[in-house]
Amino acid sequence: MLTLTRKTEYAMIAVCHLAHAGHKVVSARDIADAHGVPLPLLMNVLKRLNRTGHVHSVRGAKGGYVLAVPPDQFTLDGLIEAVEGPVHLVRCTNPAKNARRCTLTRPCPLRASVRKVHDRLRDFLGAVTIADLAFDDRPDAGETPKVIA
Amino acid sequence: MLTLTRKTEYAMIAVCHLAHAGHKVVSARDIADAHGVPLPLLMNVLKRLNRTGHVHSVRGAKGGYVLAVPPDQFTLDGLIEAVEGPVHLVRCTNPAKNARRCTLTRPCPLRASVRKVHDRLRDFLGAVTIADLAFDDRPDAGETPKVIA
DNA sequence: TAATATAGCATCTTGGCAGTCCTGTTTCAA
DNA sequence: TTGAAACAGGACTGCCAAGATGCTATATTA
Repeated sequence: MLTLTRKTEYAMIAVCHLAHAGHKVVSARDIADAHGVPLPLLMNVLKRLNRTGHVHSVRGAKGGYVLAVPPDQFTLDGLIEAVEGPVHLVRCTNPAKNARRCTLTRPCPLRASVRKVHDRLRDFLGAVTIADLAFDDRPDAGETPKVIA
Repeated sequence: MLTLTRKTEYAMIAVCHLAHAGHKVVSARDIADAHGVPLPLLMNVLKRLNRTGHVHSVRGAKGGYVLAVPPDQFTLDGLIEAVEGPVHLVRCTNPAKNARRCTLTRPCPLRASVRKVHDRLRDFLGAVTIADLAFDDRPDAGETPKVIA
């Protein structure tokens, strides 16, 4: 548990594929074929990423997608937020009005410390970039994201 | 959405309560009353934590629970694993036989780098202890867990 | 104009979380 | 000895979000 959804998995694959493609337009079908991802689901994800401005879309025949954000400025946190919505370690860090307010003890003895853990988690996810994921063969890629208190 | 389940929330509350209680036996009802947590759910969680050896149970009237692991050696990762099962950022890090094997590209271009992120996440969760959560008023509590590449 | 490819919904299914309940066992205290 | 308190270990159900599919519209190319 504490697992990313499949949509995010598909998004990671797609975005990394686009990162490798550079400025070339790549269709959803090409990405799906290249990685064995179900095309309709991949398209759902790419449509979302287009709406959030993380990729540009080119419609029509010979159309497809291009990364709209440089891979080294495209964070994992941003990707998750685009596809799943904002990360919230626990409900009480979610300010959305539909999120049931924490009815537990007031003042909640955990609130402050959990909040810190939550912030640290987001810092962590914000330090991981698509470039880290896509170009793992770089010297020490994946070792770069540091989270220091 | 990369969110802890309520069971884990309840477990955090219970375990922190027990941490404050020291070696005193505290009943599930007392904890539930103290924090407004639904008793049956809290009991489910405590039963689990007892089976995993994180708390000791005392049966019978005047019975209850005592922390079985020192708070500063009781990690958030351990708590989550006890209540929800092991943390797996993506499915392909889950070796369980019932976990569908990743049928995506072989060799998966993301596997290595995602694995690193996953390991880093677990290191992070393993560095947060119940003591950090329960005794937030300690000097710089919550600031302690450092995750450095 | 036909084929290709994205846009935007709408819909359906399913698995797991959340919650409830029941029965049994242990211990204390009257 | 008996009743109450409290934990043990399940089974069971409802519900919601994730997961997946489908349809129609629009844009572009050849």
